[in-house]
Amino acid sequence: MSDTKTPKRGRPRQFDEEQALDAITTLFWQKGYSQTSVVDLVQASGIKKPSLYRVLGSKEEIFSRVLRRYLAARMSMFATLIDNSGPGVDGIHTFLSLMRDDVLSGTSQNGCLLVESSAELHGTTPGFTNFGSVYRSAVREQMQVLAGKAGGTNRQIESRSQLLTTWFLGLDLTVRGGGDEEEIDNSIDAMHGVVEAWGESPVAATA
Amino acid sequence: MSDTKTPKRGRPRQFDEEQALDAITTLFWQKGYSQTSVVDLVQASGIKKPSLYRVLGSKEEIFSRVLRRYLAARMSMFATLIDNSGPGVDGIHTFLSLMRDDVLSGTSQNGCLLVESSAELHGTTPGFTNFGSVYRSAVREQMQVLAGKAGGTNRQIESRSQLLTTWFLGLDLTVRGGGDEEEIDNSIDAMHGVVEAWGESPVAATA
DNA sequence: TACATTTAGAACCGATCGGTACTAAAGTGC
DNA sequence: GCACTTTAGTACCGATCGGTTCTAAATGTA
Repeated sequence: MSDTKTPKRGRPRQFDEEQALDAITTLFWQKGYSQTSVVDLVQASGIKKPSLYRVLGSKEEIFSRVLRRYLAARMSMFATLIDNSGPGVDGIHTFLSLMRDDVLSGTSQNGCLLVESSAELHGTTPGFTNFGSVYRSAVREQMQVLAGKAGGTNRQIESRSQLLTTWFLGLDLTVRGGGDEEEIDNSIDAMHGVVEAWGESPVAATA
Repeated sequence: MSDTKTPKRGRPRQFDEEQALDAITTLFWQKGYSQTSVVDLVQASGIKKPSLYRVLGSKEEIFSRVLRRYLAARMSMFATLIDNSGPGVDGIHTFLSLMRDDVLSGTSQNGCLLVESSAELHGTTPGFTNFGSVYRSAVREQMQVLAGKAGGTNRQIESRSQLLTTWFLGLDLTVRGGGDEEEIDNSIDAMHGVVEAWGESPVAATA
């Protein structure tokens, strides 16, 4: 957990740690935690079992690390999408379009790893229990920024970001569950419809 | 798969099949498919392993049966809720309230079994791959009835029911992922806010 | 060259996995 | 009573599970 850096003496490591974690992430992403065996990890990463345990820890520790890494990467991607989508209600529509491309692209084909893990493992393995709520909080934070683009009162922004959050989780579940392009487009179009109304009557309500 | 009924001769069965399936359902619901072992099923159902296999089939067959049973029960519950919620936009609000009670009640504490299974198993075990889309279709069908209460054009109803569907899946994922009462209330309140707008301007649009 | 250090890799561990044979028990029909 | 049928339950199967031990190889330092 601490000696993951290159040492000064001894036989040099023959694998790249981050690269191995990428391969392992992909595997967990496809098969889930329970259905992925340590032997699978060995084959995917190219690291033999004892080295895997020494450098990356147990299966549970590896998965925990993978989830944290994944969360950071996903949120960064999310933030970039929001940044690139421009201001105003139009910006929200643009975001939805950008997100559609991402969801339909190869990398997100398996849906969200955290959604899968949250659904699969909540309440079973101590230590994995909180990842779901951590992920939802992170998404909600981003959605607050997004919803803020449409203006409105704080209460409106709060309510809209919550709607976006729950909706987004449902979309991710749809993707994970094998939803086809039409189904995904319908979901996103439905949200486009809701967002349109956010542009109307930008009057500041007091109550 | 065919001889599940009481025979005329032989030693009488000492367990109730439906009752056993109920216990098994609860178990899969809590722990998911992969994390539930056949030994767990034996303990929960009280049926010894050979009888379990003879009467209910393999773990995979049992789970498949459990999912079908669960789907039917859940959709029936859903329909009842919609029936009991009355007409109009008010009916949709009422439905959301009824659903809130159900989601926060003990029986739904683990979220939706089909959501969990869909997230956990899609793409891994052949035979479980389609349950996700079957569930989403079933939910959408119900949501069309629900959205219909607000009137509007066919396109509006279609879009609104799709929104309700995706949102509902997200809510279910939130519940499964350990969302607390506040988080769930926020999600439902956000949808209340959207539904309010469905009551305004009941003008039939032509395009 | 000798040595300390770190890694690679084959072999191995007990436990548990899903699934079965086999035998005893408990009924019905004759 | 006896034959037949169906179930219950013990014991067992090979395979795989996550995790470790132990030795050889490869480096820097002295």
